[in-house]
Amino acid sequence: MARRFRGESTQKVDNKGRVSIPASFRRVLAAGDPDWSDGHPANLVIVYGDHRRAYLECYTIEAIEEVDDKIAALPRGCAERRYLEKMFNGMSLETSVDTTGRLVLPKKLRDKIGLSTDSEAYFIGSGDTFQIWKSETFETDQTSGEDKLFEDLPEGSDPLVLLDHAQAG
Amino acid sequence: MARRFRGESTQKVDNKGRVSIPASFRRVLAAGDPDWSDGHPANLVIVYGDHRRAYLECYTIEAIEEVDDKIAALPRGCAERRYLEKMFNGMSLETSVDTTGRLVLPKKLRDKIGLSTDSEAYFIGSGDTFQIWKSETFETDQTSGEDKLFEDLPEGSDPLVLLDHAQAG
DNA sequence: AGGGAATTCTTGGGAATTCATGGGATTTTT
DNA sequence: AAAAATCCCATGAATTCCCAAGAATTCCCT
Repeated sequence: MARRFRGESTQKVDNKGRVSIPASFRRVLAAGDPDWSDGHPANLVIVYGDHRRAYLECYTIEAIEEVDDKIAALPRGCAERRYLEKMFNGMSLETSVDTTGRLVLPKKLRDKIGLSTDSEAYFIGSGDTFQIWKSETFETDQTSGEDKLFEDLPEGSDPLVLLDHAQAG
Repeated sequence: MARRFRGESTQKVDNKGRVSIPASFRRVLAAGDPDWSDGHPANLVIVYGDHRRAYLECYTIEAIEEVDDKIAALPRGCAERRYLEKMFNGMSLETSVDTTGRLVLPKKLRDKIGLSTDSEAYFIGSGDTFQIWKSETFETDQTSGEDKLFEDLPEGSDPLVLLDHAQAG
């Protein structure tokens, strides 16, 4: 049924670093994990990247494998490949949903995006990945991120016009 | 489950040259060792290379065999083969994980990458191999290595854009 | 359409296990 | 013998597992 992450929500982070994954996201994770079988936890990969990234990006196994395959297709040792390997292999973490539907965020990751214990995590779906932000950070970034690119569109424009501007790859 | 090395961490090197291998890496090593059986230590190969390499590269048995086979397929005696044999056969070391999950780095290897006793070793996963750096060296390289190439990307760019810029080969 | 019952979600806490690290004693190397 | 490497045991810290309960949602029957 659910094949794409859709929607947003906020969840509490407890003092062990656990966060409930929105239920609808859990189904997408399960559907995107080739090894998943009913009743068992789904696997996923969290890419946290370098200091320039203020959120965690969560990939289904299928999605990350697509990225891995593309990286593996680059010439071994070239600069792009090394950089991408560092980003997507090194600065990432494979983990799984626990039996109650939560994700455990290690302290290192929480610190990286400024998620303190007992704060709020903001989840937003984005196709075959979803992002986890610290609530406040997301609100601030709203005014400075990619949205800025489109503020200049005529008042009332539909974002769909962009579909034909950008080139498919 | 885990078939690729993913993530990074720092571990202490004690005064005997022992370093804990991150637990998740141990499982990948075990999975990639055809001779491995439960409860026993996994084997691996550490490639340290010549002076131009500031880190140790660790291969699963399966991964190094793939490299070995490719080398063996080259014409006997050609320059490439001789060089690769020197790098991957000569300047390498087969060893195994000890019973407490540690790797014992011989003094020669520690010296080579500047890992003094009681310093910190930095581990980073990279697909079917992982690297061991001296912490400080890695940090320094961060600002001068391949990362520098990408600092000029527009603010907020996703490294993924590189996937389509670079040419597959 | 209404209302109660049943399920699913989110959140919490303690127990059990695994992990990282240290040290002593014995063996091997040079 | 000195230095280095190996083996064995020990322990605090961190992580995972297991059980629990209130809140929210969905289901179902009238």
